[in-house]
Amino acid sequence: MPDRTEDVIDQLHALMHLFKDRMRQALNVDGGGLGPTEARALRFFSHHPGSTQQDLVAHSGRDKAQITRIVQQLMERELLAREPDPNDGRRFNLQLTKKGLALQEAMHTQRKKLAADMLRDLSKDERQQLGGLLERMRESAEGSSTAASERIASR
Amino acid sequence: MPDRTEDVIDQLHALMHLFKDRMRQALNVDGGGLGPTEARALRFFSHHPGSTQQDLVAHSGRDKAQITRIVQQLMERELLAREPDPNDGRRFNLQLTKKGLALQEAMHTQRKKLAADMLRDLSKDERQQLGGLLERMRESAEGSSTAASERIASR
DNA sequence: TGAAATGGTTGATACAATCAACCAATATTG
DNA sequence: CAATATTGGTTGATTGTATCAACCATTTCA
Repeated sequence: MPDRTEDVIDQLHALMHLFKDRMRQALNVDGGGLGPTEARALRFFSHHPGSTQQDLVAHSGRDKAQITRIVQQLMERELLAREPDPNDGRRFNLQLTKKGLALQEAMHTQRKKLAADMLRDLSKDERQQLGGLLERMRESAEGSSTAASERIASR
Repeated sequence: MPDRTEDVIDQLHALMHLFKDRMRQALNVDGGGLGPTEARALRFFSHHPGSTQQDLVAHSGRDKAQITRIVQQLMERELLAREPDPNDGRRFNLQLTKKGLALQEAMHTQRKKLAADMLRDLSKDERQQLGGLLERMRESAEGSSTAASERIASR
């Protein structure tokens, strides 16, 4: 009897690469040349409007400096805007601009389309099943986090 | 009723990040400081002994030059060795050295351990199920490859 | 008030990845 | 067979992403 344990990981790998490739491809057309990191940052601030750079640092695990630069780029493109926090002179609260919102919306749609396409051969029940299994897998996997890898996966 | 379609993708993302993080972490201890790219290259030549660099280029989709450099590094560390192809003066056939095999074996074990750990809360049946679902997902996803993304996911 | 912590910026630097140009060997074709 | 194209591989230049360290301004805490 086959083990499957490793197969599962391989499948995950393969699937993610497929998805990433297509997403990147879609971004180049649809996302005005946003890199994947920028896209994720935009996504983050769209899900957590008014957050600070520091929040993204904590959430993504990337370096402060890098986040600063990404945010700068997004602001230069006028996809993101910031205003000083009235209560704390160090913080800046970030949120998407109109333009940013529109782009984010477009990317979200693309993302959904891609996801739907990859799942098109599974029945509704099977999707539910798959989602459930993956979720349980993730939960138990996260549970056993080693001290050094305490950062949150980037959604 | 919830859609789940996007959830599934998110779960995939999260899982891959978890796995990658831990694998990287494990590599730093166990893999003598191999980067993920080098580790994958080693893995490839262990699965396809006697292949050429070009084979890896085709399989991984990365740039020729980069592959050359990775292979060079692996050879400097004496994990990989090459000999000229007797039938074609351009080719070099590559295979792991003893040292390379040992390392690869150690990494393989780690990998299996990680995978097993992530799946520990699923029953045997559920693993089978999950594997099957993922495989079908991958197959149908690969089917609809767009012209520009014709490269093979890196296993 | 002085010391430490926090949010953010900047400069130097490392590294992976890609592109373009190139060499040597082989295949193709007229 | 000679000229040409293709293939496997290498090298140099360049870009993009990430990290580290030092730093400034503001806030918090002792």
